[in-house]
Amino acid sequence: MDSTCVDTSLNLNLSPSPTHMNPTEVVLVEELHRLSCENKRLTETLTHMCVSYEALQKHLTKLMNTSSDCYNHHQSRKRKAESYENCNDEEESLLLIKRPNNIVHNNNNKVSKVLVKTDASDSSLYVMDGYQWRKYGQKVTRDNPSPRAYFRCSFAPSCPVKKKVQRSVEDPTILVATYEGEHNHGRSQTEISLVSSQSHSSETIIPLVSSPSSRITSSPTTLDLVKNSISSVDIDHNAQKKSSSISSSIHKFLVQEMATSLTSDPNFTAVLATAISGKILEHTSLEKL
DNA sequence: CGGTTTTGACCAGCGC
DNA sequence: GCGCTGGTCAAAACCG
Repeated sequence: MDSTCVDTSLNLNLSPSPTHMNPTEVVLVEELHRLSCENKRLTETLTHMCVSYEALQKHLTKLMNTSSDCYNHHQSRKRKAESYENCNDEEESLLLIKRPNNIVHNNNNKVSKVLVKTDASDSSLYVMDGYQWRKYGQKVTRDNPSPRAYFRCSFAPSCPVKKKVQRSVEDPTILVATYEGEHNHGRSQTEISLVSSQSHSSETIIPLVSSPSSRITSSPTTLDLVKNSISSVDIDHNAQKKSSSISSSIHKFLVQEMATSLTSDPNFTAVLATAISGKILEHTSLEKL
């Protein structure tokens, strides 16, 4: 969002001629002045929110750069990468607080991690992230009693993206999903519509949700339903895409928040109604001429 | 019947 | 070289 992109001016064309006004018109003009001032105040508030948004965006970019540097340091060899996954839960916990959506990216190797809060009774290893996945293996690893599931993206046969899902050692209700590679396709229309139609989740720690415990088979297989609009970011894209995708989602979120706060304001609603009715009356009178 | 899941077997990397 | 481990394969089972 450009900080100056929203023009909230209602352009009420306040040009009364005071000498020819009756008391009713005077009241209306005063009301218009009041609404105009209100409009100005709202514009300033919006500008302030845009500035705050940009500051937050810069802070986010800075944090992402710091974390990716740290991760790259551990990626020299395959096994070492694996040991990093399993031995840095403390660091993961920190990232869980620091990063939006608990997504941990390795920009160079296109590896990202997502932590998903599940119900204690839910023993499935399915993570809903907006893509279709086909499970191709499951293993019990040495340092974690819960099995690790291996998935491939099944939306496109040529898609190289893989996903590993395993429960956290410390908190079995948390699923750790590790994504490798980059999708060479978009989401299906169904998925897009599902994702975009979801409302904000009340989940405070983990924004994503796991699938129901019951097995999900047949087409669409694990059709993933993302519950949180911020979580609809494409977690498997490269650094630039990730950054812009997250920014885009935050953008949408902020716009939605602004819209909500503005429309919930009775004054704003009154201003809007007045402006619209004024325009309609103006249009009607022009048609009569 | 087509697609997915399950699961044991196999392969390759790594440390000793 | 050998054993351990994680990752992948593939046949059978399962499901709508």
